[in-house]
Amino acid sequence: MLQVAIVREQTDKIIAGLAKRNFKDAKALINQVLENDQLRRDTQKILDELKAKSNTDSRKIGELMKSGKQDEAAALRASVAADKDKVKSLEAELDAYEKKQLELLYKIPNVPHENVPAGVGADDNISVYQHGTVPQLDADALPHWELIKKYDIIDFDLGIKISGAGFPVYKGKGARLQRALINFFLDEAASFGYREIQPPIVVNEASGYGTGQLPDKEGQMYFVNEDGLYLIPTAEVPITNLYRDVLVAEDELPIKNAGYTPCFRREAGSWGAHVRGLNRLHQFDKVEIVQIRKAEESYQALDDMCAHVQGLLEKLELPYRKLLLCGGDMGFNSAMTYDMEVFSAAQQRWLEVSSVSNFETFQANRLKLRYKSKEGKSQLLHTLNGSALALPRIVAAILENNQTKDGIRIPKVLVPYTGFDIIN
RNA sequence: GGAGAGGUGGGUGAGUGGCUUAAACCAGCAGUUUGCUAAACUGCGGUACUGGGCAACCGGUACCGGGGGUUCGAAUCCCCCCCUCUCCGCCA
Repeated sequence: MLQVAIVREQTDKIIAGLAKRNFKDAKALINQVLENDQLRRDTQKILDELKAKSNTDSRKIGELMKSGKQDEAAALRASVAADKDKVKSLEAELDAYEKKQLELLYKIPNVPHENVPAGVGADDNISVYQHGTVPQLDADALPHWELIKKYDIIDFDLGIKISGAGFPVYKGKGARLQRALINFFLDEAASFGYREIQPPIVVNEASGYGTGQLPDKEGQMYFVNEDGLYLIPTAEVPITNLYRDVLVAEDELPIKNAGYTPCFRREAGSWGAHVRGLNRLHQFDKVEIVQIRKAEESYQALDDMCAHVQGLLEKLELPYRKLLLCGGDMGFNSAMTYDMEVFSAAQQRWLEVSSVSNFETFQANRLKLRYKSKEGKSQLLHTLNGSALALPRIVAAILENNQTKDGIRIPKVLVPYTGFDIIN
């Protein structure tokens, strides 16, 4: 959520920035915010003055009664009682303006960083780096949804039986490979200085608002109606919300947390050839890295997080490319996002396996996540997160890219974790 | 799920309608003293919104778990909710 004071002070810059997202309502919405803000402040001024008067009058009543001037006290009491009606209606007015302000601000996405290119969709993203060579597979190479059947390691039909489409059952070496990847990713995160967190995988409404899944994206999350809890779509939600309403001391920074969780997504979108197999699921596993940083360090942190993720992909011997997302393809909350895509050789497609974002103060403003500087001023922090990594498409690429006549070769770095070097 | 007790500032904790502008202590910051450290002494206090001012700064309002209510006036009284603790029940 943008800060209203910044909307007020940097109106043109914000409108220009939002234009890069192809966000068409920007100017109208911003103008509504400004108009409402002016009304809100005018109302508050009048209300505060009236309350100040009531407060002094009330104190005076106490003094008059103490000194026995009952008549004067009674007269003043009547006058304050009259003011009270005005206070009530002004309070209702102010409340309405405040609600309206939130409602408007919730509709406005984050302002892209100046280096983010304008654009409307995936075609406008910029490939900033590419690594590795695309393997040349035999003509009879199989896509991963065939390989998993051939080697009996992941079972979609069993998942359908016990849960539904999009809930795969991992079996034998397939399950072991999942556990190996999770442990590998967590160990790597630890070596990059992240503290490991095991958070709850259901969260309350306040947490959903804190990281921006609510109010607009509730359709994306599974909801436990009985208890008012949401299944997390990503560990970002609980791990970032650890710091909701927190004023951190400067010497606690930077904060680096990482955690493995299953992730749940309802994904109302279409199902077809491009989402076959492991490409899109309702439940999947992911290790998430989250950093909380001072403003002046957050873009260095973003680069560090990308380097971490790229290192993982290189160790897994997967060809990948790094995209700087254009304004129109970035998430609502993000000021700058890099996507990492691995090449899945049998599908002949790039698959997004990680998204690394700097949200600047957009989440922190909702979270009320600040730090107190040595000068004693409290300032909003920057939040960042990235997948490091999401498993299913990594598994898809490993299966497809590493298939041989003898079976599927496990990347060397994973062998200590799997305990086997081939799936056959 | 049932019964009882609680929720006050960074921490401990006092506070049964106006004397609270939330005591006191601890921690913190600044200063004095000091060869250094420690101690002692003095002073300062949080957050959000907001008014005036280029600014330093000077004001206002709100905030004692959350929301409502009573009252001229609420940390204090009433109602609803959330959470914590103790005991019971259930249970990996």
